[in-house]
Amino acid sequence: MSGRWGERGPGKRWHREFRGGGYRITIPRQIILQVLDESKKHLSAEDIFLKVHQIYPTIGLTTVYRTLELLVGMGLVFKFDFGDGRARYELCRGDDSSSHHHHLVCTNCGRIIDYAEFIEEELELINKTKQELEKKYGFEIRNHTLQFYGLCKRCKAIKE
Amino acid sequence: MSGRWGERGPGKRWHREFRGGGYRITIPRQIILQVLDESKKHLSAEDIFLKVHQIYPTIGLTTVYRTLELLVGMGLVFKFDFGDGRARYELCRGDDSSSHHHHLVCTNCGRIIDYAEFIEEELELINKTKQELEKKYGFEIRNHTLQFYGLCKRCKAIKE
DNA sequence: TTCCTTATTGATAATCATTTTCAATAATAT
DNA sequence: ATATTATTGAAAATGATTATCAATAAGGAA
Ligand SMILES: [Mn+2]
Ligand SMILES: [Mn+2]
Ligand SMILES: [Zn+2]
Ligand SMILES: [Zn+2]
Repeated sequence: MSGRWGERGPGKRWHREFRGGGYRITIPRQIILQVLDESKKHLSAEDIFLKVHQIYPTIGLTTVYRTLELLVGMGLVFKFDFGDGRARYELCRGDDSSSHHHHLVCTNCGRIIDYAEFIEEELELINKTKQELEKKYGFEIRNHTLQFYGLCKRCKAIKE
Repeated sequence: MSGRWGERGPGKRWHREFRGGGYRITIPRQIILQVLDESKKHLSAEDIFLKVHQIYPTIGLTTVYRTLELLVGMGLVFKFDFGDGRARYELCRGDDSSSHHHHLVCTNCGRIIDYAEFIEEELELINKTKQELEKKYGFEIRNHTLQFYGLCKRCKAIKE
């Protein structure tokens, strides 16, 4: 094991991206990526800061925000808004449909469920739509979000 | 014409909803709905406040926020986040597919384009997904958002 | 209408996630 | 090792949204 993630893993991928973009590979950036990689949840900047802080206490919250913005800009991290006033971040794990998923958001308690039902069909439609929109509006589409809002099982039960 | 919107129009619909929910029909609420109805854009709370202010200058920004929250909760208004740090609001114009649309967001300049390509097919897929998710997770789904992010024609050109 | 109850309002202050500033530090090329 | 400059972290600033609370007005009853 040479890097923080071993020979394979997410390391290699972004390593090149950083170098190509003229960005330096720093300890804060490595640790933030590590934390994102080890977590499957949808972390807020502060969630990430707290985990990062346990590994390397001198890293500041500002750096977490800056790094996340950088990673989002590079397309390595997704940024979501689930309506609770803080952004959520999730490592982008490649373009394979195995990691592609969307979200179900409970507007009452904030619970988030990842789902991947009908993803194949969805990707088909998304791609068709994407091509049409790129042709029609000259837009260069980079990514998309699809979210369902409603009441989770528990909250639905509470309200009868 | 008896009401602010005539006999038909959006008036009737929410009028019942308000009464049913025990909410009072006040001048600020009427004017905020009027402004939303007259605008086709995606207005921020402050945009709405400024328009409301021209019609009835004593209405405060706080009331605009509160009313919007109420309308969103009632399902009469959609609330969006396009990533520029402020929420955007749009009047919900019925369930007919003629008004159903989604958004293309330029991550560089913030331009928003409404689109409705392949909406029929999308609704089919959405409904199928919705049913499956409701069955599988016990979620009661109320609505959904689908957004594409990328570079608009102009921004793409600027970056060669 | 007039009176009562209480939902609603608006000015103000408070909150709090995210940005900005800027001097100190550390990553890379030579 | 040295020079260059991207990056960092502490602190202060920003800015959208929310909480407070006394004053007001909508809707029902009389
Ligand atoms: Mn997820
Ligand atoms: Mn729209
Ligand atoms: Zn819930
Ligand atoms: Zn643009």
